[in-house]
Amino acid sequence: MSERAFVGKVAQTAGVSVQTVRYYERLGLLPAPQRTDSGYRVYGSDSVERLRFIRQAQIAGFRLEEIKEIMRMKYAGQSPCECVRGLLDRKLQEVERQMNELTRFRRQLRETLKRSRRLPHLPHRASAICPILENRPIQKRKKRGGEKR
Amino acid sequence: MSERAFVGKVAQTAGVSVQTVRYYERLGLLPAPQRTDSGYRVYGSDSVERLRFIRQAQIAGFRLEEIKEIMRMKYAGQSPCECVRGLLDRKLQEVERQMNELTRFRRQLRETLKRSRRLPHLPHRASAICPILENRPIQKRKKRGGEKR
DNA sequence: CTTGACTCTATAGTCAGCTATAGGGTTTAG
DNA sequence: CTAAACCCTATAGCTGACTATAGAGTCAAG
Repeated sequence: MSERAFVGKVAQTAGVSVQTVRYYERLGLLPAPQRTDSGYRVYGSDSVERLRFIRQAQIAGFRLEEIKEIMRMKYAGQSPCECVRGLLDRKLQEVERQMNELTRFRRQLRETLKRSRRLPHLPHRASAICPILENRPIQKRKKRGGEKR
Repeated sequence: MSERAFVGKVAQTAGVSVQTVRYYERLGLLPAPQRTDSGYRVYGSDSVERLRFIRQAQIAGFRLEEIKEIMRMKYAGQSPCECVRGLLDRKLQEVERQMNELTRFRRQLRETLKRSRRLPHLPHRASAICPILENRPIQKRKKRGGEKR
């Protein structure tokens, strides 16, 4: 049906904004499409597929740069699946780690609340902001750099 | 020991940068400290505790605005624990949802790879970029707005 | 009394993934 | 033929959590 659609149509069909389509093109996620004489972008239906693919990959937690890499491999004739698998495994580990962290927090929170019901008006030390978030071993966060040291 | 430390010392002890400490102050996460005659910030050891608290809360997935709110409640004399619990529960649900999504992806990925080992050189249709990420029901992503539409 | 390490403010830049705006040109329905 | 609805580029702004830079003042040691 809709071969040779303009950007608005493609965007609407794929469920993204027009600016997003053009933005993806600038980033190299979509190939530069054909143009009419007046400069309008003309797309085939594969563009919609590509946009949907991008959205699926985003939902899976990939960043646009990673998605671009997956697509690049496709065009280099390689199967991107090995690449995807590696990225996916790392992503999953990250999210699992965050979930463990949160679950641990929640458990501590519930215990503290239970304790506070047994000993009302006692659990908040003057210095404590929130005993659930405090009283925990200190952990590192990414890299840090000082201004001059 | 180290009552009345300057910003560099406090930052180092808490494991953040000097700019970060001042940034938190601007955001209202840290109270404006005393100053020397020459304008140097002078901190007590509770500032280090606050900074550590902020980091703990960040690891748990809270944004600085939420952390500020938790602290605000503390100074309004209320227990922030109820607030924390609500935020924590929402956060946990988000992360759980993302994990389910990723786990589903991983399962599909493994099945596709297994299939591709049974039928080598067949699984990649010409149009497919990656069969693992494609062939999935379409899902929504946040809110979208067009330019004029 | 100078040197170097520290401090101050203010402003700009980074990353990611967009969204919004300005200032135009084109296409199409009535 | 005009007006709406679309398209174009270029640029700026947004959010969040910083980081970097410029230009200047302060403090302690040698």
